[in-house]
Amino acid sequence: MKTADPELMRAINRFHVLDTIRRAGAISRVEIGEYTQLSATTISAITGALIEDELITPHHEGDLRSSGTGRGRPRVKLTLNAGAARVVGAKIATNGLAFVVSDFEGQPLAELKLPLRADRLALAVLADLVEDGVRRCVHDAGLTLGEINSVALALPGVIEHGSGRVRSSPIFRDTDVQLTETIGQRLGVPTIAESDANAVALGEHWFGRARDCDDFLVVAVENGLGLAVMHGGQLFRGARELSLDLGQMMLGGQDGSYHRLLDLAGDDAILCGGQGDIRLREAVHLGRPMTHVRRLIEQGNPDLAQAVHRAGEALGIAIANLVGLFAPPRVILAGANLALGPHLLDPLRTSFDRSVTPSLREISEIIIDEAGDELWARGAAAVALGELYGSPWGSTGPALRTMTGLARAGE
Amino acid sequence: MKTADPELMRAINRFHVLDTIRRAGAISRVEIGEYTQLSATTISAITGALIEDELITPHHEGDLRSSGTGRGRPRVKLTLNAGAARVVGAKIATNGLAFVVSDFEGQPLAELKLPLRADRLALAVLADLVEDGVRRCVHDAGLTLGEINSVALALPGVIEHGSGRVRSSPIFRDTDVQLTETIGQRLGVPTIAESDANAVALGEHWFGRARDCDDFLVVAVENGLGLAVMHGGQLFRGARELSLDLGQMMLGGQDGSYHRLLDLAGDDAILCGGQGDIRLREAVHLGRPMTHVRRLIEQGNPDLAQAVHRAGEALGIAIANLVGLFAPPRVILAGANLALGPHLLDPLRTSFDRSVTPSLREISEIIIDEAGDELWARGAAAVALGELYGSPWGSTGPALRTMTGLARAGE
DNA sequence: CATATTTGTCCTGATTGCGTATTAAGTACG
DNA sequence: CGTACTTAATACGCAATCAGGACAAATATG
Repeated sequence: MKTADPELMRAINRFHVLDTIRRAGAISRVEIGEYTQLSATTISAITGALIEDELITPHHEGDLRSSGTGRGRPRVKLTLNAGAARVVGAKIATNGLAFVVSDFEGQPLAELKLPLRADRLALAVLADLVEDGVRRCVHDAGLTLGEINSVALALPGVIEHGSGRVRSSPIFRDTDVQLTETIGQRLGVPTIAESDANAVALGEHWFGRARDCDDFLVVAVENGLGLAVMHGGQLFRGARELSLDLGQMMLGGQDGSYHRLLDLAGDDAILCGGQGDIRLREAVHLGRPMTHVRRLIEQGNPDLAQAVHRAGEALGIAIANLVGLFAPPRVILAGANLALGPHLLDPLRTSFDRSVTPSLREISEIIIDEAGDELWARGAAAVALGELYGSPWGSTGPALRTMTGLARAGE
Repeated sequence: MKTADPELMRAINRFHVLDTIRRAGAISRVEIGEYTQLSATTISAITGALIEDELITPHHEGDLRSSGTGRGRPRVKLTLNAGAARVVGAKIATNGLAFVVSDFEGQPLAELKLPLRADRLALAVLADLVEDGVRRCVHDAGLTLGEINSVALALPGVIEHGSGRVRSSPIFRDTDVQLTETIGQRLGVPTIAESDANAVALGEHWFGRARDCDDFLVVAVENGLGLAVMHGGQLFRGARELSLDLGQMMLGGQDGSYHRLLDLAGDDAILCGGQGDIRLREAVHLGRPMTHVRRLIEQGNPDLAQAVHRAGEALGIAIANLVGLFAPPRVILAGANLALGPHLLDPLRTSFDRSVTPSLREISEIIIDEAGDELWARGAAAVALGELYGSPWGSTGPALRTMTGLARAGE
């Protein structure tokens, strides 16, 4: 149980103010007050401290002469100081790695994609790859590792956010991998881990299709089936800070036939229908199997068509189940497997409509987001920034100290 | 977004202290400090205020001469002042109503059961029944309605806790029923609504099988299939303060056969196997159908046996799905349908074991709790008390004011 | 140029929490 | 039986928070 003290109170309000500025881009103190319901004097104190720490910057320039009403003292807009910190977000997937170096606002400074097959690796191998990618991407941004405040890794599977342990993941051959410790040591930069679904959820919330929405679900459909629950603007994490996993959901009827969702809608389930095709195996190796599957389907491959159809149906049911559980206003589908297009989505929608409780069908809108790996990596970067912002709920306590330390260093 | 001010801080700490005292029964200030990590002086201030408000009572009697070490000034135990408030908890189910009048500690002062068939009623009819039951139970406790601080109603279905609206429920013929408004008006007492699953979850947490556990799931198996998620000691409520519902979960395989869990494991699904039996219909009418179903099965009724077997299997899968999603350390099964005994539970366990992810099988323990309606009603009372305790997270803001008002009145 | 108007800051007051010193209330021992 | 010791609870001082009101700043308008 969390106990409240003045420090926590300040952390909460400071976070709210910072988050409001981030969302708005450029905003005056009074407007912050309108959003946060904090008193003008409190805003002034907090923004003063933030300016002092060089996390935000005032713009009293005559940028906006025509400030609407025009009467009175013009409002001084505040913006995040983009240079206050730099983080790296990395998306680790079986079909490749994606990196983003991003500034304090979350804007990308450099991006890097390494398409390669990262399947069931040993920890050391992946650590090498990730280390190399991070270093290269940081270099591309014209920075050095010493200027990076934090690194966040997003990968599929069951991730323990607090400790940085990877319980299980299609990425690793082993279970219970101490990921952040290993990579953090190599880089010499604080490193955190997060499930890819949670990362993309934060990405959608900061930059994507959920900027206006604090309650939504994200279903990540690619190597493994991830789930993220955003609830009141915060990621819902399981009992032990565990990320949620959808792949283990069982769909199966009375006749003794049970099937895990992963076995119906996972990559393997889809691909096994086209094992004979050599070029498909090539495409798998190149990390873009689903676009090729789509082509094969459109060329009339019945096995693949059926497998994808089944996958779509199963996903539709699973999503309907989630909607029945959480009644979220929005459900966002993301992931490489959306490249299957209508072959996956049409049966998905059909079975969703058939499965969902009628009263919830209108409440929850389903959004397909074919955003690429960049958004995921940016989401990972947002995870890192969120900790840096001093999120009072983020279980990792030291983040705040990290930031103040950072601010001190800036003085 | 919630903004932090000193008032909230105090509310949080006050709640923690109060809750710690409730859990411990009798506890000294230092021990409270050990549990809550609050400083001794803060504890003293808060307990001072609580004593002032007559919510707790110090016991400097020589009750415990033999206080172990014995050295030094003896600790003064603090206990809840049982008479500080009285609430009514009501469980509304299709097979009957159950009421509890409880004191500030949650101990029952009077109980009342009204076994009757409350199926698809009109609001006015149910309101009459509930009003009557509350009045009678309050009378049995030697109290008058004016001495009741709050009433909490627990019923199956999808309940909007904040507004007290019942979105849908097997109790009501209509949807979107304004329950608390109606009953609150009749009684002239603040009234809140909660899903039965949430109520029994709180009951388990306060009095039952989860007193030592802040993260667990409750699956309520009786008229409708309810779900409660306790997370970090708080009930997880859906996007719009909606309660979770399990009955809509779809289980269905590839062959185009889809079945809602409710259609496999709900009351109707089980009972339709024995429609021919007159005495069963009688038992249904009497509100105890499942004990009779069990008897019929043990007398060799194959239809019912198969229906119950199917229900158990389906529930096992559903619970495995939940475990896969939330990875809770504990899952508690509760509800009248547990009276089916091994006929339901054996297939349930079998299919759970088969369906759950192997790595989670040892992490989550499943507990069968055959506690009766009393626990549910007491859980509802606990819901009311929780609001009265000034739960800072309880979305219903006025509760705290209610309590201070109450305390003032006591002066 | 003076006035009106709005913004942002400074000052005071109330409340909170924590840390240290002090009082209170017992036991242990000579 | 009285003194020393030990622990519990409280009183006081300090720092930090937020809220409300007065005041300074900066611009538009007459």
